[in-house]
Amino acid sequence: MSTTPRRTLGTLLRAAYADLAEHVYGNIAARGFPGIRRAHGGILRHIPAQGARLSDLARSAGMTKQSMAYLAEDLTRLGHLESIPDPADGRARILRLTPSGQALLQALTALSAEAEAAMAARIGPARMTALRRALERLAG
Amino acid sequence: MSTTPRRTLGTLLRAAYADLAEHVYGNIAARGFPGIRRAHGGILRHIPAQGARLSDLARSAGMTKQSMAYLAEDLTRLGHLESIPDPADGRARILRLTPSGQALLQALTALSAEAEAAMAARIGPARMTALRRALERLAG
DNA sequence: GGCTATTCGTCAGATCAACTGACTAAAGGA
DNA sequence: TCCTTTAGTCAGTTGATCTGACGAATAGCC
Repeated sequence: MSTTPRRTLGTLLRAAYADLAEHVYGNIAARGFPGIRRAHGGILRHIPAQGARLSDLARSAGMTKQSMAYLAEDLTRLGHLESIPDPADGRARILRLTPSGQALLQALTALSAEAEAAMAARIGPARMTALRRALERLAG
Repeated sequence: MSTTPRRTLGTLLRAAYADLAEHVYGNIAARGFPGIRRAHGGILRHIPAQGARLSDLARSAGMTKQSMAYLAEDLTRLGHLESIPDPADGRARILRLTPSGQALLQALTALSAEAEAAMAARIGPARMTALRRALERLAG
């Protein structure tokens, strides 16, 4: 017996991610940031302190300018991003986190850390460390 | 220095999954199964040999009947699924893999194993085993 | 047997997160 | 100056989900 169903690695990774994301995005509204969806979180982490241009953000997040504009528009409307004209380039706007956006990013990071801690509690810290190490090695 | 950027676990999991899925679904057409997208793969694994009803598949895959119907329709059109009326319940249809669907499932499993092997080669078999163990423990 | 509640699958429509293609305006290089 | 590239926008499409409403069949109860 025990030909453990041998779930594919993809299935396992997906499930773990879904679990984590559920914790983060299922609780972010309750922490004072309504309207934040999964796709928003990813882009916030790509915005450096000095701000960045839409095209650069799109490139660094691996998506099209149009997709980035669509997400950035939400965050701007919610007050977490502001865009100022680039003094050095009349075509470009610089996108930058507002104080509210910084607080949001902090809240997301905290929720993520919580979720990670909950996982560590379930599987034990040693396995958690091994998990993180392996994933970091994979990501290069 | 070296306050390693501390990517969130979510980011790491997502990246690993994307990598894997890219290998599987980026190559499945070349193996003779055109038109297969990510969402299709997931549902194939939920179909038992004797077949199952749409509602049961939806439940086991954690999605609505409507979403399952949408995906199942694609697979039926491509010849990988067939639906026969349930003799025991006039409302229901039984969905079942065709031989082509079984071959598709096999091809997906093979690609997944390949991708996993490629990852193991990158990070070493010990880390790979640790990764799998941790994820399996998480999935329960 | 007959009523009622539940379940099965479908229809219609909405949302979100991406995409491609076509475009204007500005910048930069020869 | 002219040509090419780049920044961002507009319009439209696709994929994968969702909700709500529905007709038909089944199942439970009296």
